[in-house]
Amino acid sequence: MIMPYQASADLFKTLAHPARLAILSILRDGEQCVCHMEAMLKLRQAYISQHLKVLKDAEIVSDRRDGWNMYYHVARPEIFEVIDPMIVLTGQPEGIPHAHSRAECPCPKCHPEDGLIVPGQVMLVSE
Amino acid sequence: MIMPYQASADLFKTLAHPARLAILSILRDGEQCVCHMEAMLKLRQAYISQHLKVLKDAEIVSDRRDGWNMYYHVARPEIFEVIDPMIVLTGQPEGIPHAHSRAECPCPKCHPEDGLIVPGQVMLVSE
DNA sequence: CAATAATATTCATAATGTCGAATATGATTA
DNA sequence: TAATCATATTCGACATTATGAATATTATTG
Repeated sequence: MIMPYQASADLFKTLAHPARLAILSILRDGEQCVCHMEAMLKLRQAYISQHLKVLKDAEIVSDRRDGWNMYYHVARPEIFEVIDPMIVLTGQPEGIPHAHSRAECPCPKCHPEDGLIVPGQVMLVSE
Repeated sequence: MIMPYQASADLFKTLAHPARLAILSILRDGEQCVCHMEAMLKLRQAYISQHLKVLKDAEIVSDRRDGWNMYYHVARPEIFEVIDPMIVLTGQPEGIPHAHSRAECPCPKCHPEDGLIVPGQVMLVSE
């Protein structure tokens, strides 16, 4: 009588952590690398990786390697049909501030070739 | 950066148990007493009470006493806007069987005055 | 008020989740 | 191939949750 709800309960458990909800919020608009999340959330890299593993094991996100960076994206966008009503229910502001500016984020996606030299950045050098 | 999601994460945690999802499913169509849930879910009474307390502390359900029975109902029906998409996402059958028949349920709501004598039943005795 | 019915609470233990620190891995560059 | 960068994994202490058993509580009946 309870068993049919096990899968839902498990997935709810996956969502039951503020860091994981914040990560999913970042991935909502498309894939991002881990260093981007690190800059936006101001959390340690290893900590973010741990939560990404939980999300990946639950098959909510997938990853893709590109050189040094791992890019994560939402594999089941339907998850937002669960998350969004919850955010409404708990009365949080629609646009949760990400406290993010390109200047703070060292990831290549945020620093294409704008002349800013950042560790790890791939640059096009004209002689 | 993570804090704004604390409330949502907490409420997800409340939903992250199959027994609590099963209880909410029973309460979906209106209030029910604890003994009714006991009969439907085939779980120990004390166990159900513990989960009801979690739901009550989260203000998802409320209770009302009527004589010997405590009747619980959903205080925030919006919670189903969170639960339903999750059940769709995890691919469970729409109508989850409750394995319930009036014969099995001793609660007064299931045994109005149909002549069946059940412990605890309130009866109208004509002389 | 004693007995009883329905429900709640407390307690103990096992299981699980959190999170920091340290370390490991894989791709890339020099 | 050694150094480096981005990321992942492992380990351990600690906190929280799950769950059964026992007991307490509250309303009702006689």
